[in-house]
Amino acid sequence: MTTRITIVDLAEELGVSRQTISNVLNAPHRVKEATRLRVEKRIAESGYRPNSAARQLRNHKSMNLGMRLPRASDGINGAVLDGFLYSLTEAAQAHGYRLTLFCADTDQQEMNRFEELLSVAELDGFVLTGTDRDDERPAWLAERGVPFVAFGRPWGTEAGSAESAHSWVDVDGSSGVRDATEHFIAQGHRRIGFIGWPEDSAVGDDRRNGWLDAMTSHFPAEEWTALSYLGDDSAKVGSSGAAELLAQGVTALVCASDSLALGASSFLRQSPIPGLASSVIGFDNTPVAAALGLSSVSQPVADVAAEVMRLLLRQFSRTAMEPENSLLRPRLEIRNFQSFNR
Amino acid sequence: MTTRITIVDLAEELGVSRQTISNVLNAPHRVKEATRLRVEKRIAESGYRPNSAARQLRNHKSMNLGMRLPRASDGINGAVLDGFLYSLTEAAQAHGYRLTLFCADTDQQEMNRFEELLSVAELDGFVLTGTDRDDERPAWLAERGVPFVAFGRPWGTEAGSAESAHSWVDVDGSSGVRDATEHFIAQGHRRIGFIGWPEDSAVGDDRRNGWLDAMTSHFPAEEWTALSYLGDDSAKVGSSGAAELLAQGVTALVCASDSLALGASSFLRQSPIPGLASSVIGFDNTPVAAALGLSSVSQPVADVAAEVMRLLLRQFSRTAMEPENSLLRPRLEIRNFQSFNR
DNA sequence: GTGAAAGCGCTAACAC
DNA sequence: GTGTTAGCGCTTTCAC
Repeated sequence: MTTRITIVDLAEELGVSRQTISNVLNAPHRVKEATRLRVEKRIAESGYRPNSAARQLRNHKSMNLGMRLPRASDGINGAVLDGFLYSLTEAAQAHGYRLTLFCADTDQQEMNRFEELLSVAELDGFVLTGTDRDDERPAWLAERGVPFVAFGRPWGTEAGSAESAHSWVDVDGSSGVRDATEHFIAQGHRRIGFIGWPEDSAVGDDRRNGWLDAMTSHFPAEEWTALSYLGDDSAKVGSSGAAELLAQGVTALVCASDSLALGASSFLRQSPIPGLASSVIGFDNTPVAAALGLSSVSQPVADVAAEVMRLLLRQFSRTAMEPENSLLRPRLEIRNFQSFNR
Repeated sequence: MTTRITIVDLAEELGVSRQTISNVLNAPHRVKEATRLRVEKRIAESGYRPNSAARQLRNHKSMNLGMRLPRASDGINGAVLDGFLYSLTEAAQAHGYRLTLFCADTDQQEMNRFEELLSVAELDGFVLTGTDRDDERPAWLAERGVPFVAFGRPWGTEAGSAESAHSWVDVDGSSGVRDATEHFIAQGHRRIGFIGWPEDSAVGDDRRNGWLDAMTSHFPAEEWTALSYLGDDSAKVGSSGAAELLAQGVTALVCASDSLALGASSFLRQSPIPGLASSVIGFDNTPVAAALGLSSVSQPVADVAAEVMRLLLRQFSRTAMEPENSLLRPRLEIRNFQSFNR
């Protein structure tokens, strides 16, 4: 590194005081235009950059956002967070913020890290992911007045109260699954099955509701209520589910994840009925789905990230305003399954 | 946030000077033990944390590392970087460092970001990923004396020179593919095919060499030299490759990636020969491989991350020492393909 | 509109 | 061993 250029160097070179330089940077309107232009020109030429540590010491603003990096999951999912992370980094960068990552094994540990990062590094805000029922993190942050936005709805407590009124952005999984189901209905399918997660999963229930909604509004209940298969998020469960539901006569399958869809389509491909394997729609539009030509419900992660950033900036600028929420609609990505196998 | 505790508060409370507190933190040996213990006790009780901005302003050390987040790739891969990122964050955290992410579309842009992050945020070092031939980044950093470690070997320039002698950590892809090939050889296979990437890819060539090595040392060349199929990194290419090589009588396939392996195994599953689909080994041990019960060569990302961190710390502590490198051996993860389809 | 003074929290250098 | 002095680079008063 060459020697550091400071505001003083510029001031001396230009024969003005250092405050003038500072003003050009932070309150341009207070500076006479001629002076301002002269200073700005010199700043650009010299490649001067204000030092963030000095600024932070003065302002208690670090221009730094924090996010816990979830442990790489076993499942195929996590690809969503991948894309989200990239978009979030990009969005933060576009607004002059940096993104600091950290690890934690539990929510409690995450809160410990919050405290540390707040006092040590003075992070300006946090992004929460993987919110679930009885999540203590929103309240922890809210109590301390720390700006944050969650990617994921507050799912309330077991008791059903939704005391945590904070800013969040989420993707409407229910609507995505409904779209997928109705896509099949439009194609003439009647016996459409659903493979999803056990009932204690908030996200899983939400997705399942999309299937319930669509089916309820098109067909009499007795025709389809049994056509649902729940299990953990694995290709194996997808395969088992496909086998069982196929025996019940389903002609199409909507799945709560690409892992499940992968297993299901893999099973169906071996079945004698032609074209059946293409009657599977997954969720999250992961790289596997793309690789296999599997249709999937795609989360608009870039939009989510941009929205998260917007809500954070909102909290930074004003004081004491209402939390705001966004429920973004996913997009159905229909692929031609045939194209893959030559 | 409650009001910030500073070193001055502690000094007043304890009736010592602020410098003594600082010494306890930074040069404990200079402080009388009784004083030290008293100070340490108070620090722990009060939850005091030294402010990093103030430290940074003084020391020009930010305790912050930078890494470019590669855009989520289309392929199934990128899962490796996922695991690496997590492990790196963890390793950095364990040593009191934070990890700052940033985006860039090109290497040139990445260097621009280096410059910015260096002058604005005074990052202490960088982690480079995705190194390839004619990579300008190592030289850029080295010229400026910025500590960095690359995940990925320097592949030299087209001319073949390897002027960039910097610290790096990499996984021996060649050895991984050799192990995979020899695994098949040990099982009695003779006609073992390889599906990989075009010849202009450094990583791809390396992996292909593993297959070449193993085959060369076991079988006469005329038997197998034709059993190689190269194309871009997609399941489709894997499928096409499997078709073509199967026609040439291969009984097992080693692939340069899980994407290729996915396509290959998917094709083979439809072939009449039973068990053939389980004679495929991929590379990177991505979640898809796990989901499908596909064998794969697994990169020891946690070890890589720990090693990267070690080499960075080494550069931080001493001055002007030799670069150091590590070539880590991947591990062959053999799975029972059958188990998946019930 | 511009300049001077003060201080954010911490630590290297030096005195005691 | 411990305290004092000075200053990292910047910005917010407050004079001028």
